[in-house]
Amino acid sequence: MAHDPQDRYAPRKVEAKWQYLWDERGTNRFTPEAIRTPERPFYNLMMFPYPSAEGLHVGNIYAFTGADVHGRFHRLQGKDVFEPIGFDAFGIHSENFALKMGIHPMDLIPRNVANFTRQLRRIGGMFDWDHTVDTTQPEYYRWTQWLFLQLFKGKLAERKEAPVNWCPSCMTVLANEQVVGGVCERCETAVEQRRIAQWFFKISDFAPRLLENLDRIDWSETTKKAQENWIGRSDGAEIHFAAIGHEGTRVEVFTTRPDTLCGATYMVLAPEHPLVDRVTTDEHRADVEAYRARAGRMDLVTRKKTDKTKTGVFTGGYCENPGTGEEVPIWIADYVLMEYGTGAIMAVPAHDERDFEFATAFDLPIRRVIAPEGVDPEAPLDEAYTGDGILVNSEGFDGLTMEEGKRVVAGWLGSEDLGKVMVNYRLHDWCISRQRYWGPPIPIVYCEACGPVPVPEDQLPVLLPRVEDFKPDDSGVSPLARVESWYRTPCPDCGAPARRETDVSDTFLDSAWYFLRYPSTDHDTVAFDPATTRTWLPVDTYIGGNEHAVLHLLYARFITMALHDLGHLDFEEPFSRFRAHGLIVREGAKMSKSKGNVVVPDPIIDEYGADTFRLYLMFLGPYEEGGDYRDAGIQGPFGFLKRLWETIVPVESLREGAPDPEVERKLHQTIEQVTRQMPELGFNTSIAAMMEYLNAVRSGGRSAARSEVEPLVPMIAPFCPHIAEELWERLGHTGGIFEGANWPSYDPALTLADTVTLAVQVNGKVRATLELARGADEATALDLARAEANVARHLEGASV
RNA sequence: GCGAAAGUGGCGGAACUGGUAGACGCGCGAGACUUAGGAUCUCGUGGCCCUGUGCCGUGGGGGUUCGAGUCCCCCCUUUCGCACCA
Repeated sequence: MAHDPQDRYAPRKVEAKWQYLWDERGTNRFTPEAIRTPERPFYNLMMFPYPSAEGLHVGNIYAFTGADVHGRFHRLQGKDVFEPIGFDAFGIHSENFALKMGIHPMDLIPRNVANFTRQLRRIGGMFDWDHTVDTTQPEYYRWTQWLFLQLFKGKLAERKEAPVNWCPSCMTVLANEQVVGGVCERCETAVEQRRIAQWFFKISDFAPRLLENLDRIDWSETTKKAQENWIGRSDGAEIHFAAIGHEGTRVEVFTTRPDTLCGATYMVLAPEHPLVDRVTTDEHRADVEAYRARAGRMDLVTRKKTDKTKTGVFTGGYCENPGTGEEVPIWIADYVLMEYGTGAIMAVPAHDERDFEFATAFDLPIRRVIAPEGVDPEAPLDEAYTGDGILVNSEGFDGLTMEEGKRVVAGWLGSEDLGKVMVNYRLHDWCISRQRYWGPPIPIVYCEACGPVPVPEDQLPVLLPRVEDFKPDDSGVSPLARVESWYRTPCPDCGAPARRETDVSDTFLDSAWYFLRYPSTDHDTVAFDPATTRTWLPVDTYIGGNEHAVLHLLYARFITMALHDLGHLDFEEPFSRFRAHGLIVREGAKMSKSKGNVVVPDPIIDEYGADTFRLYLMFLGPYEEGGDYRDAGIQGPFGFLKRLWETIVPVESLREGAPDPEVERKLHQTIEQVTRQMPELGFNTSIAAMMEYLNAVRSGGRSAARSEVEPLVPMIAPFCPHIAEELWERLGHTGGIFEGANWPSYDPALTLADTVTLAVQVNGKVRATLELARGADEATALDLARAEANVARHLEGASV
């Protein structure tokens, strides 16, 4: 192919040119007018990054590129795609790094943000830089504080003292979600138990709706399952056990197995249970106090170790089992947790492994009440029987099946006012207090006379002061508590001297509402403008990592639901569609700094260009499953773009006129396949189809027709926007490929082959193939097949 | 323990409702063009006896079917969530 050798594919040149032009033309930005009046709004959201000092890593780029490809595809189909990006820059991550480097976060974060911005522009994302957020800016966290006040007013925020996870290294309280396998999620230090007064959001009130709504949203199944698990619904009953010798005192237990009521041979209270004092007899008080003290010191983690042998002490007290009328002893043990159910259980050692273990250790009676057909109910058990069976030794309930038993016993308890059907959730309230510096101050003032008083909304933001000594200490309070000039303030209600809340809020609160802010960043008098919000939300597609399946995503749903109930939003689910992308590994191994095997993006973009890098990342494997990054692999996509360029670029040498019929069919098949797969994020297979098509166009060294290659350009554009713009322009189009609906269409009739190939099989083996003209009827086909089969002299089982 | 996903060439991965397994790409082999090339192009590339109209091949074992990577049953392995949650 003769063409100017100077006019080779030069990614750096092409990319610099188009990034400049997009910026110049405002291609990706919505003006304040435009964002009010989109014709076909499409809100394309991706999880905003934490701007680390290291800069963007491949994981970020993979996530953003996939989301960007999705957004650009919809844009080429004529949608008004809003694709914002921002920075989640508050929090322990940033603060710890600032401490390590000895740089104040107020100086460090802007630097990181600038570096991230540069890198994000470089990868060619369709970001609207006029609608960006930085959670550490007062104009953003002002509204985070406003959000707290709305929940406070709605009685969804409360202050209470609670045992919390305390990380002795980060010197702060952690949410349950941030404790992974007993250690701090961030620094992997073992977590301890402490009691501190803190602010909680009542997310557990929303557990039923958070669970039920999952059926109505289009999310990755894995993510929904993770949330379902986390919310943890259990169906059962609450049962009242009257305490012997304490008239009117009853112990309430939650159980999922009311059918085993008559097998409850003892009870166990959590050591912190409020009734422990009352039921404990003088004789046992010393033992009980000693045990409680020990359990109170132990961190929440060790306490939950499954493999730990059971410990506990007898209180001396007894309860009446309402099923049998028998007196059963009350014990305390740390295997019963105060924060789940009622903090008390009826122990059924015959049918619960933990109770069996405890009963065996302390020589408590074990009574079988469920037995499979044909098994002697009195035969001794050597382990808990948790299988199905018939009720036995259960007074009037004998003979019922397990399932009937659950219903009947619960119903009977209800009618006798001894209990009720109950649903329990594992989900705990969300502790949002952090005894740290780098976050939005919680907008509350404590007044001796008025109690906790919310900061009036017109006094927001409560600015985070610049404090040079922002190091956390072991005092259990925030570094802000050392800044008297800041925390001393008059009470907003009575004017008396008062004191600000010195804790800041959890970073997850910042990210629980940022998607509401993006479209409204032009508005500085409201958190989110009602009309704009109605236009753009809920988010059409949200793409992000599954590591946030139960943290961020659940909080964002909760905040949206709460704002809906408080009258601020007219929808209760923020993300109509969520897709989790997969993870990128390198040469089969996880990437980590310590292994020194991280992919550094900048040099790769220098050498091959952002288009090739994007294309390669999307080609690695199914987007929702991730892929294995192999350094040599980038040659494939790079070669493809070079060939694409060389096929098109001397535009004058392209043939005019209709495509070759063979190529035309392949073209329409390719358009069909790619158009079908793109909305489902089938990026790797779409790219493969386009490569296959280009191979067909170039096969035998033939020169391409314009009509053969031109539709390929918009199809490649979501992946490789720069080269696509350049080729589109060279093909004579003005105004940019992303302006207008330039996605190609296909003719289904043209995707079909003229002949159909039939395989003739005899006894499961292919004996012949024959070509049939399209439209030939089945009878003809069968006749032909049988004839072929006969020729092959196999007479049995011939079929098509 | 509970829940979920996945096992296909040397590697990443294709295969829509059951219909010629291995698309696309990497790697590898041969050749061409070159002073040279880790550039470019062409051809080949699951295994086996390499004789064929040949045999075996999608973690293992059964089954349904004219036909199974795909559907059913049992087992094995890996990865990821949750986990003393009553």
